[in-house]
Amino acid sequence: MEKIRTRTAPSPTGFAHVGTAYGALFNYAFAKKNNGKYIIRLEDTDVKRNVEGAEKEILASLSWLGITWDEGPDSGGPHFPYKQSQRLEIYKEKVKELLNKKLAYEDDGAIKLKGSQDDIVWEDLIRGSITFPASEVNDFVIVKSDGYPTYHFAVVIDDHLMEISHVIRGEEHISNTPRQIALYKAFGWELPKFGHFPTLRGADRKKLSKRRDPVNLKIFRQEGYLPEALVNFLCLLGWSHPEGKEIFTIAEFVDNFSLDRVRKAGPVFDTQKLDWINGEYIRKTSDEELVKITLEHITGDVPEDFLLKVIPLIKERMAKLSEAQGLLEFFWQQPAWTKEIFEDPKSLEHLASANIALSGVKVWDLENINKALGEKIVKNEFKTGNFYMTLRLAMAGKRITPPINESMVILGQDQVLHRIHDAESILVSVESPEIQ
RNA sequence: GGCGCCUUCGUCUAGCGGCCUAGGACACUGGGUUUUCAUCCCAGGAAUCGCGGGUUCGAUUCCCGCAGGCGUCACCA
Repeated sequence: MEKIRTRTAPSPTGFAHVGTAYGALFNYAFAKKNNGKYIIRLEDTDVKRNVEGAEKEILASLSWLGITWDEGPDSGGPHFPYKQSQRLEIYKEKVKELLNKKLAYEDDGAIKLKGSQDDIVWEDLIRGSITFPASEVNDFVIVKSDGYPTYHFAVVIDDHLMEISHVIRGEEHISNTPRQIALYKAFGWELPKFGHFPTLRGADRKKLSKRRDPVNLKIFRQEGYLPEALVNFLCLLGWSHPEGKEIFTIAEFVDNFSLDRVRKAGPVFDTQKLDWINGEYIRKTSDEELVKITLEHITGDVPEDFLLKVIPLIKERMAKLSEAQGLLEFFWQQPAWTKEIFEDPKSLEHLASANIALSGVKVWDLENINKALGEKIVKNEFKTGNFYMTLRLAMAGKRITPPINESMVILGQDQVLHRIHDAESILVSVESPEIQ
């Protein structure tokens, strides 16, 4: 059986894009599933558009997602170099070949390939037979007047030389394919197999745009999406697990991958489901691991072992790691209350009896706190929910918090009593107007 | 405009001629558990399968038109 080799060929013209990751995922999975090799090649022949540092960022983002490559600009390989700007000599040599065969000619400083005489047809791996009339494949530039090859020319030469067996790319390349096939034919080279997966769409159903859509992989990291979750989500766009599973690892994706389960229609990149998936992954992550990755989303000097104590309290409350800060900051920062937040007219009573109950707790643990507070609630006939809301407000200054008794255990008796006292004095001062 | 690709609940999708009075997931709504929020557990609404013709005993599934959407028409990739 022929050797399977796939590739992703990003241009270092900016940040790492979800579309790049999406395509990388399919190529990676197809290669791995079929015992093949996955290659990354940099297409940097447009000198003006190259951006400093983009190469590094793209590679870093892909490996953050857990995608690995067998050959590439950083790791090297038998077909080195993997950067088109370093392969200029190769292209020059190949142009000569076409010039000699009289299949290409010079025109205004550039070199053009003569268009196709025949209709161009190929059997697309994902879409079936696709035909373009010969009239659509006119003469086109293969070497620019600055001496650099155009995209079409460099792609074909590199894919051939790097023995790429399956060219799997986005559907926006469908109309490029006839020209590239014409090039293969001009050289007399064997055609690779082509497969065109759908492009990701924005809410407007147009292809993802830098302006309107969240497409920078770095942003996802900053927002606190786990790479495993993002990958999982991406896998679900245009592809579905044969058993209908929604949550699975990249390894499982590879095991189950096949091109015939790839849909043709372009999916809308709607991150609502990503949030759910991310939550699922957060809940599956161990506390220790979660602490490590949450740390970079916490501002302030919060020790790791402290985070380890509170992380279980918010684990099932977070969809994104970036929410940790808001959920936890009351632990290391006394809330700035205003009287308005204590809406319950019984707030003061709640606080007074909580104060008494908690002052009397000898051994400060959850069991004793529960017991002390429970007795007070019964005795004073408080409504449990209301009572705890007042307490929650006193501790955290907000209505949405981790479980409050557990939180108080961690906060410590002194701090808890201190906050109750402060909250009380705010209420007292409010309820004692000047008339007094 | 030419050429090409695509078209199932709001979104992601299953479906490859009868099992579909179209299944699942997210989101949404209602309920239960619960000290808030979540988690978890039930229940529910939600697609006349873009439209019109065929083929067939029978079409979401096959064929042909049309419409709409998207892509592409660079010395960008």
